[in-house]
Amino acid sequence: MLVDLVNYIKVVSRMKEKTHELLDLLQEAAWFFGNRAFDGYCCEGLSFMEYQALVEIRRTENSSIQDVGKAIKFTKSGATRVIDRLERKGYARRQRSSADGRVCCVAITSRGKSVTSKITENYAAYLDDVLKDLDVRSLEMIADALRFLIAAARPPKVASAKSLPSTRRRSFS
Amino acid sequence: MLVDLVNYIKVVSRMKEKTHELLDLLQEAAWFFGNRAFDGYCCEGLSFMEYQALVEIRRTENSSIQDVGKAIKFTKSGATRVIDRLERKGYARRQRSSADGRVCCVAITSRGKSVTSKITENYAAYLDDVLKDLDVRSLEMIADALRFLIAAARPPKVASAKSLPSTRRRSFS
DNA sequence: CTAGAAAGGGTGACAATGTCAACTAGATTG
DNA sequence: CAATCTAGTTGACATTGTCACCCTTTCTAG
Repeated sequence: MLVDLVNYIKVVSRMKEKTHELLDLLQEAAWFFGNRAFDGYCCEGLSFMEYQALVEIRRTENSSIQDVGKAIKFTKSGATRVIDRLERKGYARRQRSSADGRVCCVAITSRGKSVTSKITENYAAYLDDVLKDLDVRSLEMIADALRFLIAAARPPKVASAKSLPSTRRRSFS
Repeated sequence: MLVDLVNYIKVVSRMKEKTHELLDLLQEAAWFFGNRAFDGYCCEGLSFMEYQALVEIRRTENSSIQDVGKAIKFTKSGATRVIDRLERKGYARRQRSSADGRVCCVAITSRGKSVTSKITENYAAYLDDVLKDLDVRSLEMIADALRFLIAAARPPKVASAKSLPSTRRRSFS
């Protein structure tokens, strides 16, 4: 039926509109709260990606270099380089795995812990300032919304490659 | 009263906890939907910041180079460089302002328009895929939440410097 | 048991990117 | 009209992350 077709088109174009609205909102929110909020450099001479790596190292005590690399979407040589820098700065430490002589277990140092805490505190202060006028109900709602988003986007939906098409950047072997 | 103090401390630590929860959620969401979702490179040989610049150029037809630079938080020489690249790639065009011989009005070309559209479509497809299992109510809720966040973070709250402390990167003159 | 493949990690060369400092040229102001 | 301001550009540079290739350790098939 023609009517069905027209309705279908209406529905589709309505959805498209909705997607685009969400898209704009997400982009802008990510701009304000994502890495750009760090101005490219966080503090204590850590770049944003170095910070991310350090957080991952802290989260999973004793992960291999490649694990860290995967978490921040670097090639393995890129991962080597970040760890190099973190180690040189005294925030992380390599140590050969006793179980497998090839892998390097990366561990965070106490200085590393304190620097991640410091950066997190900075960010929390920024957040508090930005969100100070919102009431608890709104904050609750925002947290719920973010949880929905994250649950939807999280890899556990693996099996299907769930990232944007990319012209460069190969992933791991 | 001691009880008041204890309550005060309770409230404060509760808020702190909440802020940290939101912080984690925001960071993770920004990770999934922000620039990193582009894998560093979007397509047609545009980096994420080049894409941002192009979007800004498209949004404000005829802005100066520094305007674009401010929008993406670059120094003016950085802005010059991005525009250089966009022009070389055929996505934007400089033209001296007739009103003021110093300023360069940057305009988007038709190829520029089509490339931004293409990238946006890619992103929309990604979003559709990720959010396909969410119902309309949830999507509505998410959009509302994002609007709250953006309204809170948007500069119009100017006057007070509202960005994270940064050890590097000076802003404009 | 051993040869060869596989896997973790590291390195040199390189390209991309964005900064600073200094410069040019057009606009403004006393 | 001289001094100053402002927009934009450029050279030199530091940072960053990639690729291609290498070494070393582990695994596996015959």
